[in-house]
Amino acid sequence: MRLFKSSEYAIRSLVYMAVSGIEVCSVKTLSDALDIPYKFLGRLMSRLGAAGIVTSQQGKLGGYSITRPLHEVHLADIIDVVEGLESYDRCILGFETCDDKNPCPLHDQWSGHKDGIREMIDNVTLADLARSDCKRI
Amino acid sequence: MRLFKSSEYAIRSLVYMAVSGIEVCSVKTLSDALDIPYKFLGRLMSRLGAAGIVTSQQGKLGGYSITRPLHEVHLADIIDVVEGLESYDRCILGFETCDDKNPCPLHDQWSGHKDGIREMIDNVTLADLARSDCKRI
DNA sequence: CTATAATACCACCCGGAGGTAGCATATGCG
DNA sequence: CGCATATGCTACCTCCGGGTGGTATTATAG
Repeated sequence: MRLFKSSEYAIRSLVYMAVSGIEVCSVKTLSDALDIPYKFLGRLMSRLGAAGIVTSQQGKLGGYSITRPLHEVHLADIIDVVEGLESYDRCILGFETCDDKNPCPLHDQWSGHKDGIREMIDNVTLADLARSDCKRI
Repeated sequence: MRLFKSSEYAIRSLVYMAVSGIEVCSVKTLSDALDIPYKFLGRLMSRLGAAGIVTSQQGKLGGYSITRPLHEVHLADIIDVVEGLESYDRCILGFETCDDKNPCPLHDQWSGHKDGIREMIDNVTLADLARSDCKRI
């Protein structure tokens, strides 16, 4: 019932970039502002870059920028890159095949929650998170 | 968004004991029926015994029995013993303090799902799972 | 007594998540 | 140019969940 720490880091970093208004944001800036290990975040941002979520710019004054408009970056996009989406479609008891026709004992109780969460990460975008009035990231 | 494999094993084992009607069930029987590693399951059942979920009986014809009536054994009881309940109350972005008054950017979207899941594991009992018409465990 | 079962150790292996260190490479700017 | 700052990459480390193997003890039914 939890995100990988890497997914937390990725989401928080992107929200920070969205909210702060910094166009080109260095890993150092993110690391200091959000208290995330510098080297670890460097690798993570690099992966987000390879996936096209962010664009990198090397050299002095370099850093990362969010590639697409904020309302086009869904939580599921980020989570997919960082940890994959397998666990969000998985049977809670681990059965390979588990659906309405051939359910596990917990299927009826669980599928509603699973679908709700899946819908959440599919629909919520960085724009939504940036709009939220909360100031902690 | 997933149980530890140990929790899956524990729930499936207890559901099997409840459904099969076997009063005293050996680890060997469970291991064979549910395809769970024998040694691993032995350690797990021992922990469930120490926590009072099941009662053990040594010697030939020995094994484990579910201590309390089925409708008094909640999923949360089992999960608590096996993996702990920390992750079920945790902020999804990892903040120590995150509530309605001091939310993280995802709090509003997440808390509903979190509460729903917590309510599920608090309310669903072995009796509910045993009653489900599904035959796969 | 013997076979079976739980109980209690132990040592070990594997893979993945999280994290650290060093070095190479790119680039803006004095 | 030359330096500082930045990304990019490889290797390595620790911790933990999951899993295997062994050995010995205790309890009990037949």
